[in-house]
Amino acid sequence: MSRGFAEDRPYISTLEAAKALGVSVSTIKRWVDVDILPAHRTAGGHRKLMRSEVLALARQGDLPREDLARLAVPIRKSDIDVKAVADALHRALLEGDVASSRAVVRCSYEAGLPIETLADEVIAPVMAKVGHGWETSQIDVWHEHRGTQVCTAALFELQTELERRAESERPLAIGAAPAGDLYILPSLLAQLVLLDAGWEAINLGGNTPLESLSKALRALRPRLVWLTISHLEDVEGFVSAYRDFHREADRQGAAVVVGGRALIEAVRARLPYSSFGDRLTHLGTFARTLHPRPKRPNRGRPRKV
Amino acid sequence: MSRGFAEDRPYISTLEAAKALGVSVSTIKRWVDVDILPAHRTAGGHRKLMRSEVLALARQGDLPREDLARLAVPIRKSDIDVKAVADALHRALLEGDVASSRAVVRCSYEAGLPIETLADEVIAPVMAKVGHGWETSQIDVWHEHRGTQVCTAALFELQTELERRAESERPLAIGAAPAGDLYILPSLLAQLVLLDAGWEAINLGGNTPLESLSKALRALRPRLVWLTISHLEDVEGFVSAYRDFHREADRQGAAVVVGGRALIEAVRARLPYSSFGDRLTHLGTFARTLHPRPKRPNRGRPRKV
DNA sequence: AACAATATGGTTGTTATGGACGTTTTGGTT
DNA sequence: AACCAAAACGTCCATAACAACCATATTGTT
Repeated sequence: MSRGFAEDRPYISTLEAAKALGVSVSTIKRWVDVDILPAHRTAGGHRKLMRSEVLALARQGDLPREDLARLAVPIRKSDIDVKAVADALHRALLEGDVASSRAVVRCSYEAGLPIETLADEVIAPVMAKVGHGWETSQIDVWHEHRGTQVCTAALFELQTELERRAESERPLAIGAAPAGDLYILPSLLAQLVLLDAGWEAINLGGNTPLESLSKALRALRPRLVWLTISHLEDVEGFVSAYRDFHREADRQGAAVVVGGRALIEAVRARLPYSSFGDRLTHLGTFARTLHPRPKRPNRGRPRKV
Repeated sequence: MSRGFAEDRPYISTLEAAKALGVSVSTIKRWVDVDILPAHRTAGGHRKLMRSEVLALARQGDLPREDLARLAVPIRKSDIDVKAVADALHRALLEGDVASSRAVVRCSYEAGLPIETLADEVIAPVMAKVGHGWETSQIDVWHEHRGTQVCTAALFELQTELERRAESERPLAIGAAPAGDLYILPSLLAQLVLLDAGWEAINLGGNTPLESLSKALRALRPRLVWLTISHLEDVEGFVSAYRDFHREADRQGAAVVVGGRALIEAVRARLPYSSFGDRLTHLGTFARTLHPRPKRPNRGRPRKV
């Protein structure tokens, strides 16, 4: 049974958007007219706003954000307690509760939690805890595997939602985890962050040789490449392959962003890159710098040019 | 673009158009009546809109497009051409066309293609072709990685759909791919088949040690365990670990189904199991034997979803 | 602190939209 | 060929979205 999920009605009216963002209908209409909010028109002239676009605006701007819960399934209150979300997800993942895990991820996103925060403050620590519990054998490997599966499913659901908003003119980013690195969540999260920042993001997944990534670079000519490194088997091999890869990226004019918990200082010092971030928040801000979204609502008199 | 798959049905109904354009059926009817949308009429007066016309208008004008993917591929059970589906998917995967790939998978399922068939006749051969193209270097590894990602996303979308229909009293099945096997699609497909057959199915994913699977067995007490084996590094180690695992499953009264392309005759001869299948159709029929679903009286026109 | 510039939010009359209704067509099954 | 339920039809109408306008709130500059 689907309870009023976004899938049922991707489009909302100006009134709904107004209520969700805590501004008047007139304002919403004006924002649409000056391209702050993208919208389609019906043949009769009614504006149709995409729900996810409104949420995206709310997430990045400092808007009143009156009642985002109206747009989505409310958690409890409109204030999101990151710690509580993490706890809820941890519990759901350990119990293998697919429905709850999905709901936690989806609801916190829809309630306005930025994907970067979701990744850095919720998913990363929770998965670390699950992994740690396995190492200290309080729980078993299969718990961790089940948790990863459930988490992956939840994130792919988000991916679907984010890709629905595809605009026409998006810059391209591609990324992966290098050969020998089998963790799939970090690169998937990076993809989600970039999609949310208005990019077209192609994730090649784990265990991708850097030589292959270079070829993809030549074929697709992206403006940004990300590399999430959670596990390094052969540091020397990686560093040498990376140098070739970075030269290629440089030649193509693509920015390179690297990150991941296996990228310790000793290794990082030997690599050239455009930006490093041990947290996806960095990737998000970097991506938004490179490709700022069109406009943001102003208040009062605009600055002089 | 999915040619040879959508072109057989050039006409759509008002409801389909309404869903695709994100407006109500009443509105579509009115638009046709005032010549905003061109349409033909059946003898009985039903409007038939040409798919391409609606698409063209939606793109050229500013009409909302709720889900153009829906327009891409509505088909009927009777005329699903498995070959055409496979071709469409192959093309979409090679091009990295996320939307089309998703649409092909979702629509063939919705049109009534059994998941087993989708797995055996569409996804397996297509992914084999993509993999083969890589080995013969007509395409590169990154093509194959991108294809796998896109395919995974499409399948997780199906998973969501299947779990939404979950009944309450379902027997439990768990499964995985063994240690060293990093292919994730086969086990995911097996999970989907079991979900479709009315089971609660937990997929532990690739690279799961059999010892861990045994522990999961003891903790969850499923009625069925599946094991998809696409790659075997250490045959001897696997066989010996498997024997322990099978003994445990036997003790718990769980049926064991094994399959996968790495399970060649020489290896299989040394393993005890409840059922073997190199195709997921076998898993499906076996699961339905173990847990027959109440047969629905099929009267009148079936729902088209 | 006063001013200018502009964003906001409420009005107006007008009209597109979408749900409800009972009826008819349709297409698959027996 | 008869049957049947899903789906489309036409009609009606309350709701809500539109454009245009104006008073007020908010903000940067003088």
